[in-house]
Order: sequence, then C-alpha cells, then structure tokens
Amino acid sequence: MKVTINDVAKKAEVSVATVSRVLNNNYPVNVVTRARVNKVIKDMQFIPNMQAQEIKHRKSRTIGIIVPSVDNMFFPEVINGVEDYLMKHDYSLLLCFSKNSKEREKANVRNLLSRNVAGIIIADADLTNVENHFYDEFVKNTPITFINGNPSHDQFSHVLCDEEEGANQALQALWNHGHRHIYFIRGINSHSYDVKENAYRTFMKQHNEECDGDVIYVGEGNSSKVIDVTRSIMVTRLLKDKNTAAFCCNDLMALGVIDACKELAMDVPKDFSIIGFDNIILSKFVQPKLTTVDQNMVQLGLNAASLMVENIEAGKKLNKTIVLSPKLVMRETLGKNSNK
Amino acid sequence: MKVTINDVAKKAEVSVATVSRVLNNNYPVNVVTRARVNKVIKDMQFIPNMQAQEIKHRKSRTIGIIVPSVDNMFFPEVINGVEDYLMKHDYSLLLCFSKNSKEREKANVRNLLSRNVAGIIIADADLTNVENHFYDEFVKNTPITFINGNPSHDQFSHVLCDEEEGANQALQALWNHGHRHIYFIRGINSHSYDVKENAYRTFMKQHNEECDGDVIYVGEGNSSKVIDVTRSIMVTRLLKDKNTAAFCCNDLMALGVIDACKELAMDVPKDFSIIGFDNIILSKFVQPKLTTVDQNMVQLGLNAASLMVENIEAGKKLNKTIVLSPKLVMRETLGKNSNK
DNA sequence: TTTTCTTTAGAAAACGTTTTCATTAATAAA
DNA sequence: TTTATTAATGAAAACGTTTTCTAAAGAAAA
Repeated sequence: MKVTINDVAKKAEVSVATVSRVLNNNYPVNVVTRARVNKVIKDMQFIPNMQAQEIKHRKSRTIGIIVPSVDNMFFPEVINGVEDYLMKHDYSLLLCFSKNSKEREKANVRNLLSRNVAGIIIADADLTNVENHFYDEFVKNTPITFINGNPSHDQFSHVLCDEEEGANQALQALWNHGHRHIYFIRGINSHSYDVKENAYRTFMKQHNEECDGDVIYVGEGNSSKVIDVTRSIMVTRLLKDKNTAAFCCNDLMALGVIDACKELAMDVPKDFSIIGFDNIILSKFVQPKLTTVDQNMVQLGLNAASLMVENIEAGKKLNKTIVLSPKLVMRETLGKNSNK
Repeated sequence: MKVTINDVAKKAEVSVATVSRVLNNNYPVNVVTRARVNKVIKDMQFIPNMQAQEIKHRKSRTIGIIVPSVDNMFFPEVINGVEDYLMKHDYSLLLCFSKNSKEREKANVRNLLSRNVAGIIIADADLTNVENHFYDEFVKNTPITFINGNPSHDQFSHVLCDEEEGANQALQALWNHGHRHIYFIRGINSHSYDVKENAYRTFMKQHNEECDGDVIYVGEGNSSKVIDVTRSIMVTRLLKDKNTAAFCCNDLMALGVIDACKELAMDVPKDFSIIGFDNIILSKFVQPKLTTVDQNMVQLGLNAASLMVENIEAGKKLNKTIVLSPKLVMRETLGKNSNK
C-alpha cells in the first residue's frame, strides 16, 4: 500500500496538520519536530498525492494536449515546444490522439475535462467550424488554446501559422515558374486543409484559371501510408492530367508525389514541380530535396504553451491570437514549366 | 465554477448518493428519479471529477510514459504503439521527457508517482544499471515496464529489442563485406548504447581486431543537431582514420555520417559503408537509402502497454520479459570494402 | 388487520490532502 | 505578579466522489 500523510503523522507522532505544514513550509513548526517529520518522510519515502492536493486546491497543474497523431513529424515537434515551456513552469502533459476523428476529438476533450486539466491545447482541431458549437460550452470553465484551428472561435486563444499566406507564397512561386495547371493535394479532416484549399481556389480565380478536379483528397494514416496512398493516387493521374505541378498540404503528401514521379520516370523538377508544407525534417533528406513552406512547429508549440499558462494564471478571460508567418524554403523540387 | 455532483443533487432535489447511483448505474434507483437526474446532468453539463473518483477508489487509469524526447522519430513510434493499446483499454497517457538526463529521469518518476499513475513505462531508461538502486524502492507500489532498459532489474517487466543480436547482424554484414576497421558511433546516456558497444567490443575481440579509439561519442539534441554534430565530428576523422565503415547506434547518427561522406566527396557505399539502427522513416528517404537494423518500434510500444495493463489488472507481482528480434534491412549504404 | 419483505433514497464516513480555528505553553510587556 | 503576545500544535471541516448503513414507504404474506 502506498504511504500517506496519515502514515507519516502516526510514525512521527504528530498530527497530519503538522506533516502538511512541514511539507509545504508555510506555517511555523518547531525545528526539532520538523526534523523528525522530515526524517520519517524520507525513511518512508512518502510522496504526497497530488490528486488530493489538487482536489483540495481546486486547481490543477496538468494540461491536456490533443493532436491528430504523432505519425507526422509535425506534431512531435509541436509537442516538443509545448513540453519545453510547460516543464519549465511545472505543468505536466496529458497526451491524446484525435486521429482526425470528430468523435475521438470529443471523447478526448471530455476525458481531459474529467481528469481535471487546467487547460487544453488542441492542434488541428476538426470541430472548430462555426456551425459546430461543440467548443462553445467549454468556454466558461476551461481555457483552450487552438493551434492552427479556426480562429472564429474568438473566446479562445489561438496560435496560428498564417497558412493562407504560406499557400500564396507557394502558389505564387509556382505561377512565377510558369505553372498554370496545379494540383492541390489535401487530407480529409482538418481546418488547415480547408484554409489552404480556400487560398488555392481564390488564387486560381484571381489568375483566371480553372481548378477543375484538381483538388485531390488523400486519406489519413501513418507517414508511410500517407506517402504511399498519395503515390498510388498520383501514379494514376500524373500522365493523363495536364497539370505540371502540385501544391501539397503537407510534406508527406509531397513525398508521395515525388515517389509517383520516380515510378513514372518523370524528372522532378524538370518534368514536374512539387511544393510541400510544414518543412518536417524528412523534407531536406529526400532526393530531390523538397521545396516546402516552413511553419516553425516548435514555435507554434512554445507560443501555445505560453498563452495557456498566461491564461491559467490570469484566471480565465484571455483570448489572444498569435499569428506566425510561414516561409517558403527553396530547395530542389520547384522548376520552370518546360511543357511549352 | 465547475459543476459538481452537489450542484446536480441540489438541482435535481435528491441526495448526492442518488446522483452517484445514476451515474454509475450500480444500484436501483426509481425510473422517474433517474430520468430527472439524468436530465439535470445533461442540462448542467456535469462531468464527474475523475480525480475524486480515483482518490476514492484508490486506483487510477492513467499511466505515465517517459521517453528521452520526441526528437528522434523512434520514440513517437513507440508512443504510437503504447497509446493505441492503452486507449483501447481506457487508460490515458501522461508524457514526460527525460532528455537523457538522470536527474530529469528521477524527477519524472517522482512527478508521475505523485500524480498517482497506475504504472510507468520507461523507454531507454538511464538509471537501470545494477549499481544504481534508484528503481529498487518503487517495486512494491507501482508497476514499471522498461523498454530497452537493463533487464537485470528482474522485479520489473521488460520489453526489449535484442540489440546485441541486431548489432551482431550489422557487424557480421560489415565483416562479410570485407570491412575490418569499423567505427562504432554512439550517444552518451542510455543502456542501449552500452549493450551495442559491448556487442561491438566482443565482436572485435572475437575477430582478433583492435577497436583502438574507434568508438565515437556524439552528444544528444534534436534530430538536426545529432545529424549535424555527427557530420562535423566525422568530417575531421574520416580522412585521417583507416576505417572503412561505420556502425551507428541510431539512424540519425548514420545520416550524419552520410552527410560527412558527401562533404568529403566520398562515395557511399563504394568508399565507405554505413549501417544504422532503428529503421526510422527517414532512413528509406535519404540518398543513398540507409541500410539499417529494424526494431519494430510500434511493436515495442504495444507490448509494453499490454504488459503494463496485464500487470495492473493482475494486481502487482508480474515481471515478464518480452524480447523482440531486430532485423537487418539491406538498402544502399553497405558495400564491399574496396580499400584492399 | 398485522407482520415481513422489497424498493428506494438519504446520512454519513471515507479517500488523501490543506487550512481554519481553537488551545496550550512560553515569552514579553505591564 | 498579572496580562498581552507569540509560537507551536491538534481537531475538524472541506474538496468531489463512492458506498455502507439505516430508514421510510409500499407490497406481499400471514
């Protein structure tokens, strides 16, 4: 059985109140009693039960984080940033995977709430569309900060990469290199995909081009799966379509496109250009090295965490939004359109 | 303020006992009362406080996991396996990073214990050497399962990749390709590195070769850092040493060696052969594709989690060990030694 | 009718803490 | 000396739950 404050009190022949006082060092206790109690604590290896403490204090020092998965290196990097900040501020991290499922996202939130977290950080939330009122009910009680969520939820804190801007940089670069027919490749469930698709559609409209069937949906899964599914879809499309380039919602999909090109013996970027998004570490190791839009994931996490503790310590009301600027990093998969 | 069972009871005009009974559905309660209570629960959006429940029941459904970091894709994959299993068994995951520091490892364990976890899974523990008695004291109270830890702690559960076997496969392959002078490249703090180094030393001894200064230590850090540090160390060594191959303790270091070779315009594998360890996703995207020893990380995690819940549900005593076999996967960085 | 059994529900103790309040003893001020 | 102040401690209430124990009301058996 685990040793409790009662056991310590009994053994040290003092009341639990006294033990608590030496533990917390917040009330005068006689130096010799204190020494005796400390000795017993050490001898019995007593570790105070934080759950009991938190229930008493009606607060908590654990914060929940929900990410789709850690398959895509994007999220581990975000978690890194979050953990780094939180650790320094004595918070612990309860980790949940939403697997791009609305149902799991809900379940995760409820689970975290019942576990009495001080706040929740949610990356790539799927339930943030305005018509979806899921998060509305939680405002009053628990601070939530979204990473790359829909900022229309203005009661919450947000940390965003300006994905529209990132998409525009990529699309503009493609345009400047003479590409007129451009695939847009995205996954299924995430606000991020939607904002990039919007950017894509308005870019196309602005340039009097048609998108006709060029947005391609790829399912979710682990890295290898995403890459492979993208590859296999693109293998069937690349030759018959007139497109000369692809803008991909994340680097994994971009790798899949590279693979498809290799399989069809198309040269990248001579025959086909590709731009990814995220700049995960993989992207600079593929051959050819992937041109992609960097969103500083660690910064994303760091900012989310700092917003979160600010929020907690302020006692609720904050709803700041931090927008980070992405940056196109030129590598080797963008080239001039040579097809006339 | 968060709504509690008391608030519900008051509003529904019943006692808390009754609310608890409808919540848990474990005692008879009149059908109309039940309906009324349920309505209030729904209306007030009452979510039971699990901390209070757990404190009452003196058990917990969260398990802690300690990994060095998520910089190396190795650990996210392990976490994936763990989470997959635990989620299905209704456990939550408290995530800690030990950053290859003994101090942080200790702090993590204490933190998790104070947070009343049902058990702890520790990957790459650094405090498992026999002379270090840190973990001994925890046996009685909390199940611990180690992933790739020192199995001499026979009161605990272990899931191991047979790293000695993996090292031997790699070394033997190198030997068979004519390599006689082989770097051994490792990080600082981890039992894993030690067992591989032992395998390396005994392999060398068995083959009547000398290791003379060929074990190279690389510091820890994020992926890019490890790769880069390895690269920069190796750039200064590659030309002046007689070695013709390197066996690296993980794939990141192997990538660093590849980079060093590129920088020195050495052809891999013609001029220099490299074998990595882990088979992280990066390894099949580098150019040339990395020959490496695969340890199925997801399996590692899955097994650790299943051992853990088995342990918890059995009520303490178990101390099984599961050993997984690694497998050398041949790709493009191993070649015949051409330097006579 | 009276007695016994069953349903249903509340009161209260418990889980491991913290903290307020009260009490005692020792010290300082009068 | 007596009185006021301070230091050190314990008892008990509280945090949000669960569960045992008890009791009331109604139904079935006598």
